[in-house]
Amino acid sequence: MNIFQEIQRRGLVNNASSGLAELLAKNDSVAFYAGFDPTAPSLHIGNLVPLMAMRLLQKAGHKPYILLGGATGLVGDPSGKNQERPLLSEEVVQANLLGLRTQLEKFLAFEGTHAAVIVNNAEWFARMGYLEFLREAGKYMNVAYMISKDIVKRRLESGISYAEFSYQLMQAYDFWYLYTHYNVQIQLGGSDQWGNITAGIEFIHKKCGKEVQGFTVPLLTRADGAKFGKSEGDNIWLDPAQTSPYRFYQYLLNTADEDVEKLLRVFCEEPLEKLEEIMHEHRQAPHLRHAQRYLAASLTRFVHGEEALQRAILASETLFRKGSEENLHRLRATELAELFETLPHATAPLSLLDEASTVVDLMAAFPAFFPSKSEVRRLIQAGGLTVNRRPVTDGNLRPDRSWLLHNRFLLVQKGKKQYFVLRFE
RNA sequence: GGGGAGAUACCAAAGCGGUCAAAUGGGCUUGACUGUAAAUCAAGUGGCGUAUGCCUUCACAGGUUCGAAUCCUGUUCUCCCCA
Repeated sequence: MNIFQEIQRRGLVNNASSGLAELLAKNDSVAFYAGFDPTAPSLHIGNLVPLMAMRLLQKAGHKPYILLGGATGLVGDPSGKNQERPLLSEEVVQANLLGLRTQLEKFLAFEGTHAAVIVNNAEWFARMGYLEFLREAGKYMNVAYMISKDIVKRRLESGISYAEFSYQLMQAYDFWYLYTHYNVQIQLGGSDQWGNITAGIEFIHKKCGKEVQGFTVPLLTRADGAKFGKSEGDNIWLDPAQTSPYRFYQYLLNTADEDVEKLLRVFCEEPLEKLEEIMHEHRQAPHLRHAQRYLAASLTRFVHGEEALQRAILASETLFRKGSEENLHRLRATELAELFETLPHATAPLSLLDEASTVVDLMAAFPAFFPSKSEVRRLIQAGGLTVNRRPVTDGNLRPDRSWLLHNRFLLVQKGKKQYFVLRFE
């Protein structure tokens, strides 16, 4: 099986230019690239999809370039947006750039014969004047062609600024720049990048008369219709400060049976036969979630490391498998401290506990977890509030220090899956 | 430039003087069932020490009225048709 078939069979190819398979088949080492715009301080789990494709290509001997959009990030890509986006300030872009760079460095090999290289398109755009851009880039693109792109067409009614309209030309120029300076012959990106990628192919064809290739990875969706990687409207970030490794692990562990095979193929680099075995075992006893556990462990380890994974597993086991009230009281102080670090938590003075006249008041003192007293009361009425594993049935109960585990901790549970640890001191 | 329609809670969408904290659907939260699933069913979904109670909400600012999401005036924004 060649590399193109491999990435195809893993479900990593959504759209590909016609000469891609041949280019990869006939060359031992081709340089390729994907761009990442610094629109957020962290990558999210969805960004991992093109990165997985890049890893596979690199392992097969091809050379990856990562393009950071220090310049394009200042303009804003209209792809996949139905509204003009607000301009990001240079400071924000700079800060984001730094965050992305450190994250990206974890995911590809930067040493060896096919070492990955990071470039920033600010390098060439910053020193280029407007006239030069018009003459060197603008002259080779036809407006009719640019307007006919889906992304642009869709936006013509609702409005698209000249800046965002120009984005595809900038990206096309990037591709050309990497092609002429580093012999980069393939561009890949998310499925919304197809228009920009083909613009680059067209551009290079016109300017150099050469043929280059491109492909897109699919946008992963879930069986329930939601975008993969979104939870309650928020992205699952790779930055542990924004999405804790525990939450990251839990998100993947909760993957629906219908989706898990697809995700295994995308995110786990084991041979496909091995993944087939995992699925086979999973189907024998789906309730054990063998496949989900494998996926969650593999990806959490990949992104956050072995230690963070073990913490996430330990917390998950403690809470969901051995989560009886007795077991909770058997936990040692160090184990509780560990849970505190792993789960969403808050610290408050003991006086808060002493002065709270009801459970409702105490909970409402933590607005990050409980936005209002009404909400707490509602939750209690529905039987959904649990403190230290014991359901709270009366919201007017007065809490006291005897509730604390190891004189410090309170494990609060909202529904079945949402845990918070409160620490009093 | 001319004519018309509209702006209601997270979204869609009823309501057109009191019975409106505002129908209905989706979403979301919780419960039951379960595999920390799916499907299904049930409850909840502005705030408040829980109340035939009070407070803040129906684009914004004023006004009429005992009483306004509903009527009037102005402002802002959106959509449609004609030129």
